[in-house]
Amino acid sequence: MNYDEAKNKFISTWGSLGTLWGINKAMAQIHALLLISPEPLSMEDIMEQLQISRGNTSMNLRQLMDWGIVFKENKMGERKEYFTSEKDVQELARQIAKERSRRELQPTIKILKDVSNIDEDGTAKTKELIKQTKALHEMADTLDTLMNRVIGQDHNWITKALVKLIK
Amino acid sequence: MNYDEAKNKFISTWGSLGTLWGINKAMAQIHALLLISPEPLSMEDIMEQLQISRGNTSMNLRQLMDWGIVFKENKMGERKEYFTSEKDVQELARQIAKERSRRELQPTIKILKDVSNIDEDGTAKTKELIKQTKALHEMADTLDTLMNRVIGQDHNWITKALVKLIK
DNA sequence: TTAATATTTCAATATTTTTTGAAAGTTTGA
DNA sequence: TCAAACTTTCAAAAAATATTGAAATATTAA
Repeated sequence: MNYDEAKNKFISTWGSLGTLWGINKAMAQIHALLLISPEPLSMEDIMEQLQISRGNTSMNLRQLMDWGIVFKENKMGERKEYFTSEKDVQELARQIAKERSRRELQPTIKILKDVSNIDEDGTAKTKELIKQTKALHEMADTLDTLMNRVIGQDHNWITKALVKLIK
Repeated sequence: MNYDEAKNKFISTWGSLGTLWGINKAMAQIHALLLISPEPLSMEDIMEQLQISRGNTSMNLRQLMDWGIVFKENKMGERKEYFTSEKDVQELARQIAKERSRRELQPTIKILKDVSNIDEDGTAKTKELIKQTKALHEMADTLDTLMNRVIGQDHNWITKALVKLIK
């Protein structure tokens, strides 16, 4: 496998994997491209390399910046904007975990809490609803804590210890 | 909030959350319904409660069974098939982690490994591609181990210790 | 202030994904 | 073996999502 093959394989794999962490194909591909690019890229560069439209590129770059994993960069004496991705994969994971917690997990936790707090009326169906949503609430809460703390900050130390412990 | 409101809220939340763990709305809603139902439900029951077609119900039940989180049950003297979900949320999480590892993480790890093994040709772009895909490979590998071991089996003990340690 | 360059927005379009429903298939009791 | 009860399949339709591209907006150098 040569460079170009490897590059394309990586970009398309990352692209289809995107849906997995909740982002669309173009967005994931732009991210992949920036992640392996030693130099910041302009919008033109990205459009050309991925064969996508200007509008698409613009919107998805914005979203990637909202996720906090892609940044604008300005080159001196140039009007054009350039973009880079977060290159440290630990930091990348941290940022993604943080955003997913905020966007998905926390709202869910809130709803589970509300639902599990309805009045117990003695019927089997109510008991079951309360029991299961309570269990899910507890689990989601644990997961949220883990995501925000373990992956959270002083990552490497804990992860390494954990992996050694378990592997 | 009364029972019906809570139930609907739970089902629709779980439904939209489905996309998050990689399954579609109907599938997630069927799962939610079964999870809080004290009794096994028939296909008719499900169709009626969720207002979805027979075909849709059939296909999605099959997929849930493929995921190993919904089971067929036969009532004596009845021809109809009934369905239940895995009720233990720990076991549910374990099963989902296992399947996601198998379906998504492991294939990705394989590709990252291949891509990161291309020949170093001394150019900056090749260096960067190798460096980043290696880092991702390592991280994906760690994540896979964690998913399969921590959530894996003797769950509660480790999780509790971990949470205590971190919280 | 203008004109050139660059970016964003968004309605229209294209693509992908999900859902339907009826026909085909399966199972079982008589 | 038949036919009733039930389930699965899959082509067509609907719905949801992503993408385009051109007009509108913004930015800057002269």
